[in-house]
Amino acid sequence: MRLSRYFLPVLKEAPSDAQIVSHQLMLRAGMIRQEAAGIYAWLPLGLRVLKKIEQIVREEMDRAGAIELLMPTLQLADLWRESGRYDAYGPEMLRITDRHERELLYGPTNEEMITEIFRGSVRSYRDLPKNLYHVQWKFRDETRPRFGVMRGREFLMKDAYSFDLDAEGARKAYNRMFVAYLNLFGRMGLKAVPMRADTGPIGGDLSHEFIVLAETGESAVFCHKDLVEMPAPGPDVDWYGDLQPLVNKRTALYAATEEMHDEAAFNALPEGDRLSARGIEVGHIFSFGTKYSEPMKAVVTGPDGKDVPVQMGSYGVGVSRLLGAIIEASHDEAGIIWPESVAPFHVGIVNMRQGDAACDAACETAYAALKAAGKDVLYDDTDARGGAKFATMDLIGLPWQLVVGPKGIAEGVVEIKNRKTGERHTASLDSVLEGLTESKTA
RNA sequence: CGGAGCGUAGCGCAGUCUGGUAGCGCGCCUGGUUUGGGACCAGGAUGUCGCAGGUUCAAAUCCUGCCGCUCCGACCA
Repeated sequence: MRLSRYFLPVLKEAPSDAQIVSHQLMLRAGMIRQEAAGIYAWLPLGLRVLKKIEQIVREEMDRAGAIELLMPTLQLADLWRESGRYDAYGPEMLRITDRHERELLYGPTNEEMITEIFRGSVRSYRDLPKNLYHVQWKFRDETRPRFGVMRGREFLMKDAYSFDLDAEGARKAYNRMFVAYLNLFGRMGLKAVPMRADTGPIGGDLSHEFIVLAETGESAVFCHKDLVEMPAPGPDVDWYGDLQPLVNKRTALYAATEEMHDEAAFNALPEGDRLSARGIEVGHIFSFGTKYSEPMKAVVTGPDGKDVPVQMGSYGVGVSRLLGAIIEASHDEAGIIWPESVAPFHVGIVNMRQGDAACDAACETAYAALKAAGKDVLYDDTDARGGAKFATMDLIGLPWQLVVGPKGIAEGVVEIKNRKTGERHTASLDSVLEGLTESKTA
């Protein structure tokens, strides 16, 4: 993408409404624009990152055996009356009436609808297990939206729903999501710690929140410090085998959110192992048995010929919130530092002297070569000064900056800078391009 | 929803107390000089001062109502 043709409205100063660094940086980097309290338009740069995150989530869901579909944002009130949640959910649910005076709601979550879809098509235990998910916009009419996309009213969520014949199957489904979540957050460069959590209005008795530690986190959390650095299991696990040991390795160590915190158990840890911090909830998984399948009559015929309500679980990832969480975890004074896996562009080309024939030619060569190699590249072909160009590149946090200037060109070299480490090297354009096109696209 | 605060140019702000017809920095436009980490000079454009009433000769400024946004708390992916 040529910057001169792109839409990247960067700001030098942060709007005063933005309080936390991720919100400020998203506004300054031209990623989002606020339209109302807790409601944001996604500008081109922000949308690129959103889609990359969404895609990682999708790939890890698919790997763990979940199947994607797409449910609508609007739902009929009657569906929620079946589970009893239409009245129970309260004012956080945005209720709408159509021209026929039919009561609708803008979905805050989809347990009812997926249960309705499931019961309409599945009759036999032979069709189990199943895990269906979608990535869709949700609306929760928060009393107090804040911190930009971290607590918006409209937000993008991945929600998966598992269906099993019995408790043992449900536990396996839960474990698959547990491991998938470790992997998916790991791929985004996040250290997300699973913690015992309250189940809230979703219900059920088994639940973990995945928490990214950050000073600006909304919840107080307590855990064993070893959990923070524990690496993700990776993709090569036996998804339909026994994942319990992998899960146990994490759940054996103390980790709880404020609501589930057990001061005595925490204090039993050696003092050096205790970590008391603040965290951002980026995922939440639940196993809730027959809470929905029973009242909504989602039953399958078991091997014994008798109908039983299916065992269910639900698994959410706050996709739009992850942008904020990643920035909170990865930035410096100059701006965002994107992990390569979610960066909006892999490399930015900085033409120090737009209009200089040699510089322009070298940049065009680099631009074409990188695009041909399948790299997302942002070419700053504007006539802004070098300093301003560097500031923009640093702000939007691209992993690599390829600097082409007249001094270097005269000596036959260009500069390549790593945003994260700040390291700069000069080398011939060819060898720099070779390095960039070979480098891993995590 | 309880408490607090803020709405003036694209962004950051001053002006409001003490009423006199709107300003600063950045950004933007034009021309020129520049050019290796947010340049300089000269010129220029941009506002229903959140909205609606009221008081007054006169309202960004005072009064009333409404709307929007933010922060603390309670609640939540």
